[in-house]
Amino acid sequence: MVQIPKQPVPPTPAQRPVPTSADVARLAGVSRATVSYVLNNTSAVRISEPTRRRVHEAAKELGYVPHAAARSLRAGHSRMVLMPTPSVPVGPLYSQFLNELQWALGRLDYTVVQYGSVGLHGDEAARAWAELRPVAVLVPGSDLGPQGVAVLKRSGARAVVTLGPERVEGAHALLMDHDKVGHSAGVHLLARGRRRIGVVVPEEPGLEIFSKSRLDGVHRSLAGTDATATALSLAYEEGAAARLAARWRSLGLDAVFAYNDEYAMLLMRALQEEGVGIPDETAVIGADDLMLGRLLRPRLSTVHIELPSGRDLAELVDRVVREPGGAPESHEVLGARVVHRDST
Amino acid sequence: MVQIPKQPVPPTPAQRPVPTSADVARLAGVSRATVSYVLNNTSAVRISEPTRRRVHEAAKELGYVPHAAARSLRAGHSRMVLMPTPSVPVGPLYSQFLNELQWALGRLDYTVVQYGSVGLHGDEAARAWAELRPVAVLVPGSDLGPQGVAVLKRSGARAVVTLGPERVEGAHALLMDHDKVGHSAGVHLLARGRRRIGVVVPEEPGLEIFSKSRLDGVHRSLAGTDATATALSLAYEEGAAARLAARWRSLGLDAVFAYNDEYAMLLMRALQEEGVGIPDETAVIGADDLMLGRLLRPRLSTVHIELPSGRDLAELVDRVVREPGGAPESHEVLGARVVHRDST
DNA sequence: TTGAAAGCGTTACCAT
DNA sequence: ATGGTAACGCTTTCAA
Repeated sequence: MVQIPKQPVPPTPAQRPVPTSADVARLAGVSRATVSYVLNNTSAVRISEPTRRRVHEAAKELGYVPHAAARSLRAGHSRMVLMPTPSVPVGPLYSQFLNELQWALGRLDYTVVQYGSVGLHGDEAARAWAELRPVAVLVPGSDLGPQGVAVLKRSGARAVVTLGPERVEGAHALLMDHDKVGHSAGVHLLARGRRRIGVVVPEEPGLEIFSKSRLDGVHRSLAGTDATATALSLAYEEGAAARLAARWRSLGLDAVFAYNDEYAMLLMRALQEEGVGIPDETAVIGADDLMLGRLLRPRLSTVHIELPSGRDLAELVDRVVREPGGAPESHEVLGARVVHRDST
Repeated sequence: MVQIPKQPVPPTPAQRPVPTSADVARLAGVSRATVSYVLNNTSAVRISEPTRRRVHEAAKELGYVPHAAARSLRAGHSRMVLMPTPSVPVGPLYSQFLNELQWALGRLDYTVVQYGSVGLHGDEAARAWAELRPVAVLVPGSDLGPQGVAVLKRSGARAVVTLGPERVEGAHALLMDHDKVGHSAGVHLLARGRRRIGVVVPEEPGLEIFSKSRLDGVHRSLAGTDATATALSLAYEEGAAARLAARWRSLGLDAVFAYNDEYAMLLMRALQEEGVGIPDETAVIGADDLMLGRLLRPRLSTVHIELPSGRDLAELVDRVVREPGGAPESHEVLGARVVHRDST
């Protein structure tokens, strides 16, 4: 005979509700306040040792973990530093910078959160970030306007720092203008006697912010000379490079700044396949100073890029958070210098 | 005469308190409930059009942004998917996978948050994650034990998914065992008639998880044959590669699996410099199937790695969140196949 | 159609 | 030394 239980077993094993500090208090036989005192080691109040132990044991037994949202709601502030995930896959340089930054902010007792804002743009994204009430926001790229900054500040962000090509009204700025990269490359190529300079512009979406500036930098370095710069659209793909190389001689260029070392490697290989002499016939220079450039033959000249140390940025953030009154600062933090090897 | 204001001006421009829904209600001349109804488009209640407009205008004027923590505190749950930031700088493959995943979860209306847990390890880190009360946690690597899983689940996480080499009790697992990568390489080299196989093991910290498995995979592929595998410790640096190459012939190897394409490029260049013939004298195979392998000469054989699509993982997460009862699933999701080019 | 009030988990103030 | 209580900002049920 089939037994029908009076209280049918719930389909899922009735996942217990998440334990709260009240549960801990109940189990330890004390008040919620005492629990809070004990678990936060509040020095203003002295709790007897036996009580402390009972509380700790109860907490452990229940697997109690405090609720961050409730805590910061009560506290009126948090130590969350929000960093929107950059939409573009970034290279090893920038990754390392971000890692260092996270580490440094962690040392200063901030919690770093990378927020993946998919599909949101500009001020809409800023609103989404503001909902989290971060104490500071670090925005890579150029996807934040003055409106967005205002929204963030009004919702309690004490530091808003942009990492990008240009200042944004109201925000602190770490200016990383890639113009300098192109400029360095252009100056170098000029000094090597080159006059007809190609500039690779990646077709991959998302890279425009960088490629545009790098191209502009080359143009700037050529101003007042008889040299010319020619933009060369190129997809990161062997076939595209081969096609570009095939019409290379018809372009009449004697040098090329290849956006970065990876595109340089791609193009250089295609040019060599085509029999174009490097550096005699065409000089090639990359950027980012990746390991691979040293391993190519001829060794690849490149523009070495210096990013600020993560520690410095962390200190800036911390300072601004503690002293939010000051006027927004702008720092030029991108250094570029040519590493001359054999390809130019 | 100097006027002393009765109410001295505060030093900092008195950053106004963050506007709350109560402020909006006051300005619009309605109750907080009405504000909530209007701003959330609650369909159960009908609010007159003029009121709606007043509320919207008030909200806009104040720059009101709802407080996510307060909201989810009240709601008792959030749609936050937490992903601890991998401690190791990951390559382009994994980055793309993560991007895709973020996008797909975003489509399903989850908020993806990458949490930088610096210095925290194991169950301690799990506690920190649990404080955020995420609805799901995706943990890359192998830094989570059964205890940690239990903590997360007890604090409300409905899905805990590990992305790593082995299962963890209680959690769903996307098994990505790099053993297969080494195995594929070993099988390939064997088939090419090689018997004395070197295996590069990067000295860089954090890569052990992968390098160990890849080495094990080679060993496994060689079991029952007369071939041998020799681990070769190597730092990602030209000098180290040169030193290894200098003693290459004394090692008596006829093939090398170089951990990945980048180490392969480094070593291959050093070997070529030393006059070691590739592939005749020594076959070289990398892994990850990066673009650079195609551009090397000889073209680099490699192990192409297939990761799961971000969409698939997102769907798994969503399914588990909605139906948390089920037993933890394990999926082998790492595919490895050799791409044979000219270096082997 | 709108408003009052309770409650989410915490902590700080004020009594006891 | 310990406990009651209010308040953080928001949503939702119930009542008017």
